[in-house]
Amino acid sequence: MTVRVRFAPSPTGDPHIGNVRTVVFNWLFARRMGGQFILRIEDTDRTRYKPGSIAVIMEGMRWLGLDWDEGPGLEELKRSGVAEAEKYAVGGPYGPYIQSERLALYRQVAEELIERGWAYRCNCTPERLEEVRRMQRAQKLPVMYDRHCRDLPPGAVSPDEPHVIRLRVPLTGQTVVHDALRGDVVFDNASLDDQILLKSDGYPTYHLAVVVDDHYMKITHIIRGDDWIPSTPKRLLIYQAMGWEPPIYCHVPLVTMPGGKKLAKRAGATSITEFRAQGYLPEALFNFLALLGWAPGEGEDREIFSREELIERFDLFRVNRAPAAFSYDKLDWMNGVYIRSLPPEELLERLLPFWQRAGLVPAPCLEDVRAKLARIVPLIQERLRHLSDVVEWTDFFFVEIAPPPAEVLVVKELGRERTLEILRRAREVLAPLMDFGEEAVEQALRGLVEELGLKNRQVFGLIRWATTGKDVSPPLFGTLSILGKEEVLARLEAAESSLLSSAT
RNA sequence: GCCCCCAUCGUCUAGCCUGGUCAGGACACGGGCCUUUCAAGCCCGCGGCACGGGUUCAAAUCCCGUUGGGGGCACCA
Repeated sequence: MTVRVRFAPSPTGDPHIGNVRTVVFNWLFARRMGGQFILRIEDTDRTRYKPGSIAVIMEGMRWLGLDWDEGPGLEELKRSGVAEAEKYAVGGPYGPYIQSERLALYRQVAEELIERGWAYRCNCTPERLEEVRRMQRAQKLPVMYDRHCRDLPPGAVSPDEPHVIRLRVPLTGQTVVHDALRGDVVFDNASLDDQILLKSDGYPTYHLAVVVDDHYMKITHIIRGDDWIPSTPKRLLIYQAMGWEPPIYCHVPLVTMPGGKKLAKRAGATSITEFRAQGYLPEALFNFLALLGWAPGEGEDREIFSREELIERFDLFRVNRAPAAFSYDKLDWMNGVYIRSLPPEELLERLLPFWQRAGLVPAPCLEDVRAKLARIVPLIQERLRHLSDVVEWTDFFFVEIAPPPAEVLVVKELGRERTLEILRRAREVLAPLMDFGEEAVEQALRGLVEELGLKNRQVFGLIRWATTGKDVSPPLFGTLSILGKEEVLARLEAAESSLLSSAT
């Protein structure tokens, strides 16, 4: 039997990172088992539909390296108004893969359920339902449909009037969810609601559409967040009613915010798009997500794994049953590890969009600028935790800096006069250099330190402030060499003037 | 309110199924080395089996309860 799993997002926005972690598990399981990973769009809620989000979801998955074997084809994507549909169209033998393209199928199954006695029409108004719920809450009773229309004589609700179709849940007995991770979870049917299957607008609800699609798309394993456990028995009843074989369920734990609270739009990135914009590498995020709630197990204390190594090792049934808190600290560390492991020329390519977006480097990047960037990259590579950090590490290479104020320039234990002397001597020592390479600059400045009988920190710290406008910078000699003699001398002189003018 | 899930350092986890190795690793944190700043790297340290009962010669590991955390109860997914 070929494993077939799916990711079925609703196009209501950018999927948050907890969902993405579940997608990673699905994808890894499919790849490990040599099966298929299917993308299906669940757009049955017309009120929450956000145009454009289908493309956002697909772009995010592509970026993370989560390729799908079957998914929406060109025509259906175009009908849904997806820009650049050609880029994302995949298609497959069980389409269409967008639910709004499959409405006839759901209606047909809903009608069949009525014929089989497993569903009924209901014309209760939303107002009446709200009133029922209000009463139930007031009496501290379970909140569910009071089954007003369940036992009406056949034909009491005409197929032609506005109505919904509800599942006729057995009043007695139990429904057991066999979960691959948690074992059997038993539900009393009496506690199950007569779920709406088909809405009055003719669209199916999630509960019906998902069962119908999973069945016809021959999905074998449902891997999803454990917030779905309580709704699973209702689906099982539909499978039972239709005489279909249910898939294997595997409910994986949710991902929470660092505080243990539900993932919400708070501090830090929560969606793929945001992680990408903040300078995380897809391979680092993928590695991190795979290890959030799962670990290779005994005898393995590595944490950095390539995509292939993760596929080789992934074991769905070892996934932790407890929820996992997302740790930006650990992700940042891992991102740094990946950044450091990149060949410098590769890192340059990935950094380019960040430099360009900050306006430090022109978009059509000329060769001489590229050469400069190639010299800068090795200096900052091991200092970056996010690609976006490159902006504050290197902006002074590309833009004029304001001469630092006297408060930061003056070397405290030496005083203003000595500080001025150091700046002047530094220029005198650097000016005659024909070769302004890193070694030459280093030799000259170390000589200066010795000549003045000062500490490295005192001289180099001052020059750093004067030439970069910061107290933290890339290594000084390489930095000065890249800035170039002319610029360095100019900035040293500007610092001197700043000091002189501020004194009086 | 009703239903469901979960429980090892602050966080992610190994160990649990097949009871018996000082409960192992990583991130973070503290200290040190290196050092022109910041990083990176190396070394050291801090820190955990939620609690209470059983079962057993022996319990993180098996059973029950308590507490705590999370989730679900829509013409949303």
